Amino acid sequence: MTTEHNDNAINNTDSGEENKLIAARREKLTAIRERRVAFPNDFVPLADSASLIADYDAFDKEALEAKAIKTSVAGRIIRMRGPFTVIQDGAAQMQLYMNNKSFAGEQAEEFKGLDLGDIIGVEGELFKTGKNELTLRVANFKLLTKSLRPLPDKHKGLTDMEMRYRQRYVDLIVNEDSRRIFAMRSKIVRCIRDYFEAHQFMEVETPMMQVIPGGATARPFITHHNALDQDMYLRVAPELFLKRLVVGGFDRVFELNRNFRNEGLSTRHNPEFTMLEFYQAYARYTDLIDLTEDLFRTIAETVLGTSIVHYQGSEYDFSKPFARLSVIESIKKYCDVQDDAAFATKESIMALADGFGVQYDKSWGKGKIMMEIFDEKVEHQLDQPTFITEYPIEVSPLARRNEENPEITDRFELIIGRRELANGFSELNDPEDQAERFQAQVEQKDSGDNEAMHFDEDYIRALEYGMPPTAGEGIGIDRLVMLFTDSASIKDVLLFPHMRPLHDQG
RNA sequence: GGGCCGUUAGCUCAGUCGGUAGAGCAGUUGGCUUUUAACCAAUUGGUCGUGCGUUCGAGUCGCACACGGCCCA
Repeated sequence: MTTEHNDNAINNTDSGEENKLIAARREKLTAIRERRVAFPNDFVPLADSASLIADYDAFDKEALEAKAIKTSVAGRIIRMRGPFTVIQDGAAQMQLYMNNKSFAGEQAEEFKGLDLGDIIGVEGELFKTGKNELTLRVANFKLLTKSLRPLPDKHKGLTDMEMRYRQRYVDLIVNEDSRRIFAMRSKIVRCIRDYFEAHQFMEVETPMMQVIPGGATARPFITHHNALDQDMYLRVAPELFLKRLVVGGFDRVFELNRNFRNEGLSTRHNPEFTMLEFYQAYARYTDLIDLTEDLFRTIAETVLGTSIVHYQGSEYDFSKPFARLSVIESIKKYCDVQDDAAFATKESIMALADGFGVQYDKSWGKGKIMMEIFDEKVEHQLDQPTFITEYPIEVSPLARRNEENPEITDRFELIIGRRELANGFSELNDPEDQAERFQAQVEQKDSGDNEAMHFDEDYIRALEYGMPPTAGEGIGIDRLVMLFTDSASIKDVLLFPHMRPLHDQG
């Protein structure tokens, strides 16, 4: 069942009177059906707009005339003015010259019936107009696909955000900016794959449907396998499977794929989102900090051609080292706390939270309360790229314990533009410590925290075979794409963001 | 979850104090035909998001709901 925003008359015939614009186009289609194959698939263009522009736009009118270039192209009609028709194909547009004197018989008849949105194939000769625009003088044309629905306003495009998200295909037809963002997303993803391949990482795919969801503290989606009569979870992270692979001997692996978390929607959250995770044996979290700086610089230079990134009014220079602060240092700096004693005990941290009006549960440990202060009072102040380090062990159930200070882990997060972009750490490879941490998570789950982790016995067994010292990291690809495309909402970088369904009226 | 804003023609938007619903684009008909948001003339097109209420009368006022946007949690 499909319903549409403000359907009104744009519905199908079964719900009443069809929109007259659609009805008129449908009549044209019916007339075509009576004459010939209405949706032919035998037209193969010799060229596309982008290549024609690249090859011939540099020639002046006389030079082009002398070359007498005959070619053919195909695309969607997006503008018609006088004898000029503009078609759009792939990445570019081409102007065509044709009018009702250009054709005879059936072709002339079909030419008169052309509408904006129709997809046509044409052949003819290239020339330059009086205004020096590269144009194809059409000798033959063929309507390949009749478009039944009218396109949005040819100048303003589709501006209603809801319609742009729900009917992305229309958004992509008429809004070049939208096409640009998704083309850039594709480039970024390819750049990341190239980067990791070049650094001897192997790309792998691990289960998205899991019996025990793990690897992150988040609420999972539940689904059901009928033949096995077994509930399964959509993964919240691939982490535990990727580390099993490191146990198995794949020393450098990465996965670039979807995670699913059962939480609210916002400009920063979609229930399914794309995550990069990578693991490198015999590396420490500090190596990944260096790698991350290098990766961000590489992406910027590859897809933007510069290390300078502009995002929502801020400017970041990815050629410079990023700031590094521990959690405690960041609270001291951004919340104006001088006294180290404020972080010494649970009581002193509770007093600090009270002083800032930060809500917490008294059953929480000092580390979790401290992170609550960070999340509410510090993170939204971190605009320039900053690595935050020394996360409390309590909120880092999979990270390696720091050797000097058993209360913290060898972990970092990267914050840019007040958003968490990456999270990495030296991995916990002590199976006995890991079993205790899982147990602590189970206790949190039993006391009502539905984001807490399950106990994964098989993962413990894997660690018992021995995982080499390893560092691992996750990078949120949607947020990364937002950053590089200057997009304010995650929906702007998701081709089909999740939207609440619309209901039929009456 | 809370606050604010929005929802009117296919699209983009006006709509005054509550008094018969408007424009541009698109469409249709004709003209023009090397234009650049092409132009000229004529013309079609509406369950004003949904429901209930107030009123002689609701696009407009009130309540509820749906969907979306922004901000906050």
